[in-house]
Amino acid sequence: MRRTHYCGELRRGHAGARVTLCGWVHRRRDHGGLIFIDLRDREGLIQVVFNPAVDTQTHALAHDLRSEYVIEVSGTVAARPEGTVNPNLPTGEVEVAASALTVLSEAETPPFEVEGEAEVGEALRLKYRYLDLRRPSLQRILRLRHVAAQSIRGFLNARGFIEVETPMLTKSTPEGARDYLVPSRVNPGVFYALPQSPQLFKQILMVAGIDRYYQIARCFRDEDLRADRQPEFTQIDLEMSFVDREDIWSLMEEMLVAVFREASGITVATPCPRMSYAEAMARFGTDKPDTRFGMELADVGPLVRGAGFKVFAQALEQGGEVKGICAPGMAGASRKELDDLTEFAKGFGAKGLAWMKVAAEGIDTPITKFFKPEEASAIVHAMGGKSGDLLLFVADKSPIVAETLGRLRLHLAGKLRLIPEVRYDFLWVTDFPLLEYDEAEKRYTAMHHPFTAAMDEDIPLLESSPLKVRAKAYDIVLNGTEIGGGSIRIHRQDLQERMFERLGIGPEEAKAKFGFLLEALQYGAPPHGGIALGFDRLVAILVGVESIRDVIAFPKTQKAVCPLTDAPSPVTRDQLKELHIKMDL
RNA sequence: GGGGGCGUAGUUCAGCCGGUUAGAACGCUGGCCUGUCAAGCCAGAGGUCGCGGGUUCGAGCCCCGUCGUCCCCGCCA
Repeated sequence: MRRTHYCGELRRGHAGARVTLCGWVHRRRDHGGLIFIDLRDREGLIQVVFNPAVDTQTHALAHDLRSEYVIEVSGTVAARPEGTVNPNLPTGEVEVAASALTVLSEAETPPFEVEGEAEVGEALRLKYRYLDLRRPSLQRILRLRHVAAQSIRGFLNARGFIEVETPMLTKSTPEGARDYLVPSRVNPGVFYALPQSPQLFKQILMVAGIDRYYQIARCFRDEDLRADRQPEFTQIDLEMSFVDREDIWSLMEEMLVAVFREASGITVATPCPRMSYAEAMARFGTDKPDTRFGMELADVGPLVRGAGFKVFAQALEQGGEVKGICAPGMAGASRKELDDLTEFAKGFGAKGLAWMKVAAEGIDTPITKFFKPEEASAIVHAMGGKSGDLLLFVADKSPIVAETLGRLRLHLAGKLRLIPEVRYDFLWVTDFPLLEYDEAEKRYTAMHHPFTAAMDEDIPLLESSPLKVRAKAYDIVLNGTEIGGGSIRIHRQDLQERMFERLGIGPEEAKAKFGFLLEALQYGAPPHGGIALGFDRLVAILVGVESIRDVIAFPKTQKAVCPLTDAPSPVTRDQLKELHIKMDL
């Protein structure tokens, strides 16, 4: 080993020690006589002084040092002279008086400053990711990610979980996201798929009697990207046998407590609150409520039913809802602001937005003539409106009301700065519907996935009123972000077949696509359930960044391209020929 | 597939109503400088204004197209 210490670890106590350091030239301050270098390695910065009085030749060599040169420096650690201590640096009380210098690697001037704090375009950062990753902020994130992963492993290991790797080359499945396909050279014309998740394998591991499985698993989905969605991402995936939902919930709560404490020193209060899907939709208009602030949706249907306002009355007559939210202190909103909010609302399918401004002297609203004064004040009262508040209403079919007001709630809370920054609100959302109806395809689809068990008491409704069937499915939500979801699975073959039938997957197709699972369920499957947590999202929240790209070492752009490697890229004719693949572009 | 933002020096940006030679800061190069740490001072280099077309006497600026990038909708069991 060339080095004796890391740059960042030197302290006053090292004074007098002869050390050899290796690292990158972070910054050079050349005074002609004296030359100062900030030398950087992964542990931090240390000031190195090149003084001709110490070694003339070494001082002369240091003249040619440039940013990001990789060097080896030997010298003596010395307490800094009076008045030259740098309190901004952990190593600021000492410096290294260099007596020998070797340039291990010269470096081109980097395309952006590794040292600089200035925001650099992401495309450039990703192309030169190795430079970007040198920056202390990203080094910190990668290490925190590592600590979080190790914390999770330690926690699950201690509770008897076995980490099992499942195949990356697996079978394409019809449900869910688009698969990444991999051709098979030895089997012309057929394809593997990269896993969207290890779902089926972990269930089969339960049939295999593993009892408790986990994996920090890479997953692949060929869908369009977002700030929180990459084509390959990492899940904390686990499954347990002989458990109920509560077992999973309490286990996950303990695990989150451990991870947040060990990775970031954050205390998570448990047990986490639980809320049914129905309640979440009613109160927050979304299945992943951000509970860090109020502004909940208020149902004013009963109060406006009798009033003369046609828009409201019609929505109710057609089985819809009239709900509103109260935007505190926004009574001063201008015509333009209200128009903008209306446009925002229309973006989610609402036909419009009704509003009331609450003032000390009364209520200001364009729909005033439709309400008697006492009706209007009953509405204000029901919504907790105070003088200076703005009430916003949407009347429509229930899903549109929920979506519009839910989005409006988040939009306004952001604008009004109502969301506390340093707060971690966990929430279990439970009792999801088992099925949704796909209008386009005219069939039912699984809301979670086709292997999710129904609530026992709802099973009889599977054929008669499928949309009323609740699932033993749950999501864990943190600050309005879904960070994980899971369910108790179907462990009986007859029920699994019934589910496929309900989903319009015929016996033939079920056998072709999932025959191995159905067969496994015939050989003694334990009741089981599990969960998968989005590890990237979790880390992003832990370090406080918006995009999961910032917590992935080598992420892809929105077009799913890797600017560093230029993947995906063309392949040779010979490669394609060997795979029996012809292009049709 | 759709909506929106951005694209000017190595980087981050400014660039007025379309008008002469496109600027700033940082970085870079050279020089001076023995206590700096965002070192300082002096000098200098550096531009296909993403690309293509159009309008115009004249385009970084206006129009059309296109590419890249970011945000969002759709999509993501």
